Amino acid sequence: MLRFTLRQLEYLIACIDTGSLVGAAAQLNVSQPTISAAIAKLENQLGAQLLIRHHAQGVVPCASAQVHIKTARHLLQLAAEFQLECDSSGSELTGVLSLGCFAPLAPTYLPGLIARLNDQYPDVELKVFEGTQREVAEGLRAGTQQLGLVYDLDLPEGLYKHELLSVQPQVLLPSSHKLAAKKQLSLQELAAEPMVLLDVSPSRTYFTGLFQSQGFNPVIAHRSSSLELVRGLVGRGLGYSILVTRPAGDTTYDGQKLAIRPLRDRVEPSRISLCGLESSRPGNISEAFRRVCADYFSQLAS
Amino acid sequence: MLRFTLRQLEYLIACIDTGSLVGAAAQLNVSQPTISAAIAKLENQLGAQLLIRHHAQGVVPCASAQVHIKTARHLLQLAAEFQLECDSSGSELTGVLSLGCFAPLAPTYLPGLIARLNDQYPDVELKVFEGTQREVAEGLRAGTQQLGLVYDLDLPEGLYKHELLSVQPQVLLPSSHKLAAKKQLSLQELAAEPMVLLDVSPSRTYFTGLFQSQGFNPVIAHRSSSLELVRGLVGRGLGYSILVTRPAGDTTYDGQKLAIRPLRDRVEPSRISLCGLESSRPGNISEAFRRVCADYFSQLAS
DNA sequence: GCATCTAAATAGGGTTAATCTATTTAGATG
DNA sequence: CATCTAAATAGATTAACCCTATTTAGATGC
Repeated sequence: MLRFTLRQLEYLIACIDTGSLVGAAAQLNVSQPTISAAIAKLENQLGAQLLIRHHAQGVVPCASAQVHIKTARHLLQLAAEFQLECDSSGSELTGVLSLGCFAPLAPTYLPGLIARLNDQYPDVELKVFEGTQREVAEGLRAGTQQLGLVYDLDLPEGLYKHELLSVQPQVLLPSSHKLAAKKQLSLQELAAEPMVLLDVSPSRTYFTGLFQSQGFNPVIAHRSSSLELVRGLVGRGLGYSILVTRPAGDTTYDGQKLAIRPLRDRVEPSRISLCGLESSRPGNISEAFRRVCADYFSQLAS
Repeated sequence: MLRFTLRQLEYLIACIDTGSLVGAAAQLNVSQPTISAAIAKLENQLGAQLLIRHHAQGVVPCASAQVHIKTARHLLQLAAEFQLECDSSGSELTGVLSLGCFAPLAPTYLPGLIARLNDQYPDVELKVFEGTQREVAEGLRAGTQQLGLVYDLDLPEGLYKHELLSVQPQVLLPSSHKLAAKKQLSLQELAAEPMVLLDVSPSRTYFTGLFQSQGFNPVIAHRSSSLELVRGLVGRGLGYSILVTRPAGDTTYDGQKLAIRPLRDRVEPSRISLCGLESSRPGNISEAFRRVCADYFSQLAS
């Protein structure tokens, strides 16, 4: 149990610096008896004399207290720094932002976002954690991350969301596929074909849900949790796929050409959102990052 | 103006360490609403959210507060150290003792005192300041020193004194002096002889006062503020002197033999005292040093 | 799905502590 | 010796702190 307060130390140091209780009182905008009582109490609580009172000529620190006074100064300085740190994190845009990101979104969007952030807010350090939607949501709840960049799908309660981009799913075909000749493709045309499913939550249920909402059931020929593997399998003619993430370039890692076609059906788009805890008021850094995201994605959409 | 208290930080850290307000309350022996209110107030005062509340599963620190929490821990640790420092300086005998010493007393008495102190209280560091009686007294008032080793002569008001040793003045003669043959000497015999005066305050007035109290006036042939120079001048036959400090050995720095004789007259002895400020309650270290002094000087007297 | 459990928030009241103004004490100074 | 300066004290007011009792709300088990 601590037997002193920072306020008391402030008073003490002011007394020593000004050389009198009156001076300290003036400096700190309190009355002289306030100082007198506070110092007396501090001396009692610590069980040591701190000041020598010279009636008409102020006070001086007593020899045995010199070492305590030194530590008290350190303590007050650290306290001031703590205060400053809290203040500046409220006003200036300096500090660390921890961002959780649904892993498949990261390679496509984060490089551009980070570049923008560094440009506009060079003093903000971004710490990125990549994981599943579930992991991101848990990170938010655990306080590990302040914001999450996710699809607005299967998110738990208690999160606020800022929609950033609405993406229509697209069909991937090997360029040699018979349907590749068409400009648009319908779910009906695809339903009987072998499909390569991106098998990660929540994408899995989203893609299969597209068919089910139209009364079809896709034929899953292959599953993979890796976007690049899915593209590779499609490139090698093992089936078509439906994806929302579209990397620049239509070539797979092993050099095959892909044909990418829009869906004819009007389906529910995937929504990329920035989310955070409802119970956690976003700070200035979070707000800054939200603006950067909004700018960046609105530019992507146009 | 600091907008937080150490108590609040204690509560905060306890919440984080125990993971719940209830746990913190139990740990710190206060009620749960006390913690709740204190944290809420702290968050308001600092303008930042610190904890994420999960209704039935306690709290976690929020990401943006991680850095603040780190500093808060430092602050609390330093505060605990400060407290410990104050506590131990009250009980254990560890620390620094600043001693003012009337310079002529130093070479005779301090070596033995310091050796004893080191022996009995090895963790007490002694800082010695040598100066005039006046300087020592001012050092006490200024808080530079805690104790003073002085003659109880011409001391200002406001000091308490512990008498350590009562010393009779002694007559110094060149060994070849005509009076050196006598076992004792009276002031009357000396009054007409040339005198070498140790000319430092308060010794000066003490020595001349010895004669004046008997109705004589000494013939001052030489003056010096240095004890060794006085002894040297006497050794070379330039006069007698009266001193209270008697170094071991009756040879001057330049090799002359001195004769040292007691005074026949009953005069006021010089009293060596340990003094301190009346307004300043002596600490444990001061008390320890006083005991060491009492032991040492009582041994000298016997 | 409903009851139970856990933990945080809120309400209301009582006690302590901090601060104020006014006055007194006491050493320093001319 | 009167005056000045600064600390200490007295007494009253206010704010802060902490308590018990209760409510809210999410999590968990049957």
